Amino acid sequence: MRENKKELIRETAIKVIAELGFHNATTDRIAAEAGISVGTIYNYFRSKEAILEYIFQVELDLRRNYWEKIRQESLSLKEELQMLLTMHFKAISENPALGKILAKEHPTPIHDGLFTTINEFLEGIPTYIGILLDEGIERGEIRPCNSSLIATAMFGGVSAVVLYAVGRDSAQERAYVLQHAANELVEFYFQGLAM
Amino acid sequence: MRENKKELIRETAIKVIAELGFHNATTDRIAAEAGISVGTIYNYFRSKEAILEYIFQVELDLRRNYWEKIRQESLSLKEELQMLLTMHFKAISENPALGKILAKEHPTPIHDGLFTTINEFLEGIPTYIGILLDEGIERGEIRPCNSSLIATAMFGGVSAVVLYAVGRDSAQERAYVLQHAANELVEFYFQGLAM
Amino acid sequence: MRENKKELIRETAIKVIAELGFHNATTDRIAAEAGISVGTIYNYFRSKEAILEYIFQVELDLRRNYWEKIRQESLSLKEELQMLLTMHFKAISENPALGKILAKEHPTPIHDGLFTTINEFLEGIPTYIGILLDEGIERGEIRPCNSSLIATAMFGGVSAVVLYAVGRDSAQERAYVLQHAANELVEFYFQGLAM
Amino acid sequence: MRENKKELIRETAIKVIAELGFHNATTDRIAAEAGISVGTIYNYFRSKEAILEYIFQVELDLRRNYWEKIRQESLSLKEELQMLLTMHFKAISENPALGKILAKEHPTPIHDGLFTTINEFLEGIPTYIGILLDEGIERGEIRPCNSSLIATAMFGGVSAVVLYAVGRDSAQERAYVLQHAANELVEFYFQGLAM
DNA sequence: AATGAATGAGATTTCATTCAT
DNA sequence: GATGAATGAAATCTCATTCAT
Repeated sequence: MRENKKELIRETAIKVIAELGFHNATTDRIAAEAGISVGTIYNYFRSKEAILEYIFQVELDLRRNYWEKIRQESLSLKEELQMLLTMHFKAISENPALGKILAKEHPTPIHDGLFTTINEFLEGIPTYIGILLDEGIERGEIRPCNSSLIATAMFGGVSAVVLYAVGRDSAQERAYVLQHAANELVEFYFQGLAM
Repeated sequence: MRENKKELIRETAIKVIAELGFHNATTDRIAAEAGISVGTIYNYFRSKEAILEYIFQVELDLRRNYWEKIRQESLSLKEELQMLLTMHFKAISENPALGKILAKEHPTPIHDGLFTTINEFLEGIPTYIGILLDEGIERGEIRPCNSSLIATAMFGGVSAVVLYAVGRDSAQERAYVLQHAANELVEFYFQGLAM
Repeated sequence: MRENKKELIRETAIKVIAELGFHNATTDRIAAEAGISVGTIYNYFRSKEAILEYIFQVELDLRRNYWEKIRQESLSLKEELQMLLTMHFKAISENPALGKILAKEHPTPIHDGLFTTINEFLEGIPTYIGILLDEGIERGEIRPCNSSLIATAMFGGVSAVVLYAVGRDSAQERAYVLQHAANELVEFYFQGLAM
Repeated sequence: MRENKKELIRETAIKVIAELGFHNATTDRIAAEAGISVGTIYNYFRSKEAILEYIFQVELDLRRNYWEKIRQESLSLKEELQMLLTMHFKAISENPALGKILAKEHPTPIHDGLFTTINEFLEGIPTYIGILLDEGIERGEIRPCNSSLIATAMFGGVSAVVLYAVGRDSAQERAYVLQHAANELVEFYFQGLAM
């Protein structure tokens, strides 16, 4: 029961925030679309910001778990990146609103300790990609490069493609772009890093 | 005189918005840091949003003019991209706050007709890059590819690198990253698109 | 059972209200500290205000009973006042939180019929003291005076001393002040009213 | 102009807070009765609490200035107390609402640094009276006593009398009580402290 | 053209109270 | 009797915008 409500709020917030942006997504609106009252939101979240943080937290955890899983399969760098990207695009494909948020809602924190999970997402993922790249370089799978920079560029490119895809009006086009994007990007990036 | 004030507001707004984010940057704060009064801002801008739009407008114009200039020099695709990127990173290097805004402040519009210039920037530049790519493909300089997608990824990668660079604490590191980023990225992207 | 729960709520509420003030003492907090649920509070009290009223009611009853008892002993005014004060300070000494509430939590009622018991306490006690004073005047034990005014001042003085005492940090100091305060005050007041 | 508005808010807040109590006195209500808008209040005060603090601050300053003035006249303790009380009751007589607030609105602070001025008032005045008493003892004007305790009781007594007076329904009765209270109390207290 | 006090709609958050289980 | 999730009215505070000076 408890988890159902929190989940309901998370899912509704994703829809509303994707549509209106975090700032214009009022708690009243989220509550209304979820069919609950404002007060209920605050039984599950400390603040409006905490909702956004939770949205990122859930996705960050999903990706981290997935990483740990494929990490144990001793794949090549290319295979690893391919799987990560495919997983990511598949998730976005199933929930485009989520993609919009992950790629776009990065509010500037004013007080410290605000939006820490979002920062973990925004910095943690490129850092992880950078580590993979370094390993690939060491194993001779790709040429030496400034791995932080390249990882950052790859992450930013993926986010932009996500926004591009979810911005398509037709669901079909959206799905099509996302389906092919993983391969196209991995090809592009890998050729760019070939020895 | 008129242009001086408007320019003063634009430059101050860049500083304040970069520091606090668009939403937390109040008109009072911008006025205070510019040494003028709120009322004066509204003599030059219709609204707070119009300031952000103007910031993007100025940068969009600068880049469009630059494009038209190098367009007439019949350069190779690689040379063109190299020059575009170098110009962009040089501008950010001289005004990191501006870079933060261009890469991060993309508010979701609620009413139509809001933030149109920002959209022009966010969609126009990838579109232009896509056209360059198509030409490069036609001229046999790069392999065939989904030019819209690749252009989007390139643009997103650049934005992410800009954010990465301006996020460095030391001015030296910032400058260093930006100086080398253009070459590193063009190399990465071009090799990725080689025949 | 029924009385045990009500008593538990009363005692816990005294602690919480003394610490946070009536307004900041939430029903959730009281319930949590009592180890029960909010709903249970409402099985024993009509409202949050009713808890505060009940706290005053209990103390008012205790004092009234005590009065009636010593009333039958035909004591001198001085002895009576001495006993009343000693009894009061002893109670506060045993439960300082209670003292803080009796001396400080006098919420302004908005609707009529709210906090009537608190008013009975705040007005009834000075009135009673005034009657005692009038009797003392009649019996020639003290000089004629504006008994209402003096009774009010005495009551206010006692409340202030209670707050002063319970505000001491160390329990020892608290006890010491309260132990001596009764005599010191009665001496002060009585000399002030001597013929 | 600026001071006029702040003064208007202070005076209106005194009326509204006296009537409803600090907690029930909403900023909306204060603004409405002052004929201004809520926003204006916040141009002059950081928070609702700051209004109450300011009310106490103004009165504290008035009294401190008065003290310093009569301090230089080398009066006897009795004369000093008489003048202090007379001044206080005269002020309350002219603005009964103010008296109610000074004697009653002592909210429990939750965060540190809240309501510091109110505490300065509540603790500073008794402390000052205590100093006067110590001097009187030294000069042989009154008998030795626990000066802190007696000062506290005197202050509390005065506050209670103020509340008693402003609680009278008719303005005449209010004025009458306050006019005679100073003398009656000083007589009472002084006789109580005679050698 | 510049000012900045005033505005007030609107946002977030709290919390006493209810009621189905 | 006990529970505690749900409620939603209400409160504080913010800030883009206006307009008389």
